[in-house]
Amino acid sequence: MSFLDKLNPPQRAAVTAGNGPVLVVAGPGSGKTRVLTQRIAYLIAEEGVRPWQILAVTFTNKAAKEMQERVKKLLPDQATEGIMLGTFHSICARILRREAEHLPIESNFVIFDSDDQERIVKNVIRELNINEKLYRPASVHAAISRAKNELIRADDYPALTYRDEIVKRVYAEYQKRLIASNAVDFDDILVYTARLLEENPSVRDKYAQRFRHVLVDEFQDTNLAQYALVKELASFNKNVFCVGDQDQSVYSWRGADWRNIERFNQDFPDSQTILLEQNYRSKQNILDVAMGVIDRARNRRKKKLFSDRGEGEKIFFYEAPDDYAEASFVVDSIAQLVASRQFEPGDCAIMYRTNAMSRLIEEAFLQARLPYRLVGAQRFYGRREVKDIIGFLRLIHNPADEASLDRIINVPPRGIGAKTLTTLHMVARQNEMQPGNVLIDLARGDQSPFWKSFTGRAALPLADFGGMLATWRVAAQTLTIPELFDRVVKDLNFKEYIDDQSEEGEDRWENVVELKRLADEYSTRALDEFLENIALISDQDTIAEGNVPTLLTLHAAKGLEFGAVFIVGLDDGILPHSRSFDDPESMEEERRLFYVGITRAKDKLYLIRSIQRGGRGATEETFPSRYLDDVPADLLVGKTRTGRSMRGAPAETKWQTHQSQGQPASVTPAKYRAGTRIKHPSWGEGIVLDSKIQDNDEIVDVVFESVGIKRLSASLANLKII
DNA sequence: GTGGATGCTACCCCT
DNA sequence: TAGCATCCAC
Repeated sequence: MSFLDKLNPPQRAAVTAGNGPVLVVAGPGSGKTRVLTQRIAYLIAEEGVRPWQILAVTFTNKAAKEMQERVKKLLPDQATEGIMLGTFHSICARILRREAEHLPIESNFVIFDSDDQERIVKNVIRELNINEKLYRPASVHAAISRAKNELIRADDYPALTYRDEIVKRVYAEYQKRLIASNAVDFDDILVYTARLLEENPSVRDKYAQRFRHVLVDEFQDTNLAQYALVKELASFNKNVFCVGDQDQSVYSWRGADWRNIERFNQDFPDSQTILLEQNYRSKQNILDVAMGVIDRARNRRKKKLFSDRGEGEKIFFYEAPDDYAEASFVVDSIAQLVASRQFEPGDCAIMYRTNAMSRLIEEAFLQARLPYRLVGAQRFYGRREVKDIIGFLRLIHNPADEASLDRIINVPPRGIGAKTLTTLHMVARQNEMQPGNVLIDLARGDQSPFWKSFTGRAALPLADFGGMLATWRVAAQTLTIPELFDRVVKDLNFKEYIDDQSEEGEDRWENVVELKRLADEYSTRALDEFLENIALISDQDTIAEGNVPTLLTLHAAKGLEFGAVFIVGLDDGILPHSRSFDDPESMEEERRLFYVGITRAKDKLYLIRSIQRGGRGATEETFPSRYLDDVPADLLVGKTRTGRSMRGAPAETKWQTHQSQGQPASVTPAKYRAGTRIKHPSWGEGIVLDSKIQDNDEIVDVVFESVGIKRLSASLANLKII
């Protein structure tokens, strides 16, 4: 096994660990992906394990694909196909379709996304005559989801308060609706599988015996249902190999519980623990900052992060006057990093706490005419026109789908409003039919027994639409997915509907075309596969190829690494987020999130905040993130804050307001004048052409002998006057 | 009963 | 700042 040579001793110990439970505690950049891949290869090559006897849970589908390829590369002469490899959700969905006979749903079930889930909750709340203002659908839905993650059924939901009682009733009805729609939500995918394994010994034994080895990545981010699942799957062979790091646990709001690591130790008392501490990713300065931040976390064993990659540069801190300046600072800095050949554009990443923060940065990139890529599935799949098309396809696939029916029955507007829709649901319920099938039956016109339930004005469009749905369903028997897609778009005159010749209209149509491109890849596959893959797509799965900077949330950055990392929005209220202020546990998680962001950086790290930020409506003053206080000051360079004690009364800001009638206040005096000879670290000598103060920084135009005229930021460019 | 215009309000992170 | 509830004209 030649590939073992390149491993350090604990890595090798993990890869070659014998049978039995293993817990690998893997700090950031410690090579855990490598360990997982090589362990799979090792099991196949050395232990005689067949690929299909291995189950490996990854954090994204993309990671699964990469792992499959890497194993193949390690074992070019062996069969490596058949490893059960994927996210919890995709693996469970596969199991559920196969075992549907044991479930209250059919094997062609659809997956409801968050929108669908909330829509159903809202329908239920309305129909149960519950006060929507008091019991907001989003909050009730969150309570239901929390219960599901803890494997609590509606029947067992503890009704200690009146509010609980309401949630319980909605939960029960919500679940009925899902089943009636032949649908599962994200939580159901895990819960159904966990329960199936717990309650059905023959199914459990089938899988537990098949999987001689179970491997789980990002174990600190598993929830109780996922833990139960792992436990059941490992119940026969007890060969369970979990990799995780509690310092990187950032999904507790989604039900993840790092205490699963403790549960693991209890449930598998003979487990061995292996620590991977050496960091192969980051320069030591970056790790020192990371430790400064994470060491303040409570209830935590201190870990030493060490690297042999050298000390590296100091960490750059910049405090922008406002969020526009923050965005342009990032773009300018990247332009300079690239121009000075320090980094490729693709080495750079910008990370932020909330998705909304990407907007100004995107605008700055657009203004600079520089390309970028944005990580995030919602950006595309959350678009109305995209969801509508998917809704049609889902309804064709499964006419029982209440969420899709409600979504698209009046798209494009065909005169079916709320009232008619309510009547349709009522008629369906009275006749114990699916609304979709009632609709299809109405296509027969007054032959249909349901015809007279509607006024003439409502019945006609219903019949029309029902007819269309019926023909699509017939067509779907023979057409491929792209063909069906085109047919639906054409029958609906969808282009005319969404493309109103405006810029936004063209954008919308472009999104439909993009979705079609995706559908083209499924020309030989089944519709349910297409729908499932779209439903379970993760943010990281959307990372496009290309040598351009990446914009992503701190959460989405988990597991990734970049040469240069810019973390923006380091203000109190953003990171930590204001919604976490009153909960110590959440505050700890915010800290870990910062830690995750820092440890993504290999060589260069920028910590950035903005003194003013456009809130909802007017701009607001901000204070520095409290976590910045934990960054060792001697590791920072750049525009350091004018004092940490200023949190109460920022004198600088007051001073600025006084000056604000005239020119924007300048804090930095101009240092460079036209004609000054300077030296730049990579471009050599040059002469200053012009210089002006902008956003607390000095912008200098310089003509270099080597590269011609360049515009530089004095605070960044490290110019020397000669 | 539907659909467009207007005014309100909430907006974190993700499968 | 955008989605969505509410109001009013057809």
